[in-house]
Amino acid sequence: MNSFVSEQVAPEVRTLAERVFHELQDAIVRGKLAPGSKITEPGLSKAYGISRGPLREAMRRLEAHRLIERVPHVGARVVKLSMKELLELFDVREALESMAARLAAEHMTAEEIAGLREVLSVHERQADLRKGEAYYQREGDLDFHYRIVQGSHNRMLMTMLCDDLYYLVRLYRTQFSASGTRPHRAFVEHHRIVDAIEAGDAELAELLMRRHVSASRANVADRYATILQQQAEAAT
Amino acid sequence: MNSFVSEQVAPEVRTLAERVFHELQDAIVRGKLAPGSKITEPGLSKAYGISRGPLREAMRRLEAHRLIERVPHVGARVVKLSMKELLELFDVREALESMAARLAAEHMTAEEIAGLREVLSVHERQADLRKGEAYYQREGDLDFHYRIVQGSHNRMLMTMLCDDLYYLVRLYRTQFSASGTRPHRAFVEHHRIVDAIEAGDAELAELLMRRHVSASRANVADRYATILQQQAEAAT
DNA sequence: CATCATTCAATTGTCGACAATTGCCATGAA
DNA sequence: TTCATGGCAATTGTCGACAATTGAATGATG
Repeated sequence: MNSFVSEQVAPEVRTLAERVFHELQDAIVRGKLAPGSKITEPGLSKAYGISRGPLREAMRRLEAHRLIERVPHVGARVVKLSMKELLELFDVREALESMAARLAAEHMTAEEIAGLREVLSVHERQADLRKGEAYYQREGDLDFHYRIVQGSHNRMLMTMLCDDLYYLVRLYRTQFSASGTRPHRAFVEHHRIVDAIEAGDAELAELLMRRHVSASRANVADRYATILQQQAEAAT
Repeated sequence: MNSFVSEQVAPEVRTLAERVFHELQDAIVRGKLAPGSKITEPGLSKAYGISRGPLREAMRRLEAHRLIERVPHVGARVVKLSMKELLELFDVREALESMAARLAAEHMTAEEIAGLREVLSVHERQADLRKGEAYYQREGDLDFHYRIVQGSHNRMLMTMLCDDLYYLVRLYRTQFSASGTRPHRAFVEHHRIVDAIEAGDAELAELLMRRHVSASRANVADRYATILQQQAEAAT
């Protein structure tokens, strides 16, 4: 009933190009299409039972969303995020989401705040059940961020974050099989952010969101560094 | 030789769809295609002498860049920025460009900083000649911002700002025939930002850029309020 | 054996035609 | 006059076929 995933499925599916765009988007984000694998137009048009016309338009949209990379006269590949690009993504998120939190503190309605609190309590119950392990590592976290962005009441921010960047975030989580492991910390941070928004403290909300994303970024960078080190040790 | 406009023209013009995309992008940004005017596929395909296939792909890209708005089975229109959307755009720019300034202070090379200073001195001479009137109201300003974004060395930021948002900024300037009139202030602000970048003071560069964009936003909002008031007076 | 030119199959780019949907306009009824 | 209804022209969506380009396999040559 909530979960922005189900909400997102709904939009315009009136045309073949739209439909196959959403299907491909989902397939890529879920890892059904391997990162870096080549995409051929005849192949996909057969697989989805449509002609190449609509398919090419869908691919153009995927390209605009940075989910595939195309080279003229050569072909298209599913995007493969490098760690460098992933950290770039975090920098962009830090900038945009902190702004979103600030605007949310200024513009969010009482109902929206109540919904946000509801999301948190659902997560809290899940966290209790699973001993704080499952939280933060999937849609639930994005759901929280998603609602704050919606609360900014800034359409441009909303499309940038929810329609573009969040799909990249999900793609990263499948590609790096990211079992993000800083559950409790993130949970507390989420609560503080909501408190600041509810208090209408724009500056604080912005600062906290900024720290939150930044800490998430540092966490990823650290885990990556650890992995690199382990690989180096294993090689010797 | 500099001016990011001329640099931008160069890219891939290997395919018809690419070419007509850039031509349409330019036509829209320069106001050759009236804001809000309807775009018909048969019309454009005849005007540019190509078939509807490549044209539709170009339009898909324009849609992704928010330069046109499409409705399935109905048609496409050149985007018409409302004041609300313009202010949204400024909020997004404030978030992204302040981040860019911060990263630029950390990553910009000596050559890049020298180039940035060169841009400023060129502007300074122009400002001297024209008594500080012509500065800030066109490409020169964007050129400055453009270089800082490049200096962030963050590809995602670069594409978001330079490939997407800056075209919207230019579109706004033609649509509102914006003869931005805060030349000297902006000029001083630019200098301070460069100083902070050169000093490697990331936090200061970020703060100054943030204020700079915010002031620009306030300036636009004020002028708009004035216009509204004048219209109200004229109506009575 | 390595290197380079040539050929060729496969994929992408482009086109024109057909089908489906929309918005408009005329017609008619309340 | 106003509103509903039906048909019509125009535009968009979709398709299959043809042309152009690419990358690789093949074979020739030093």
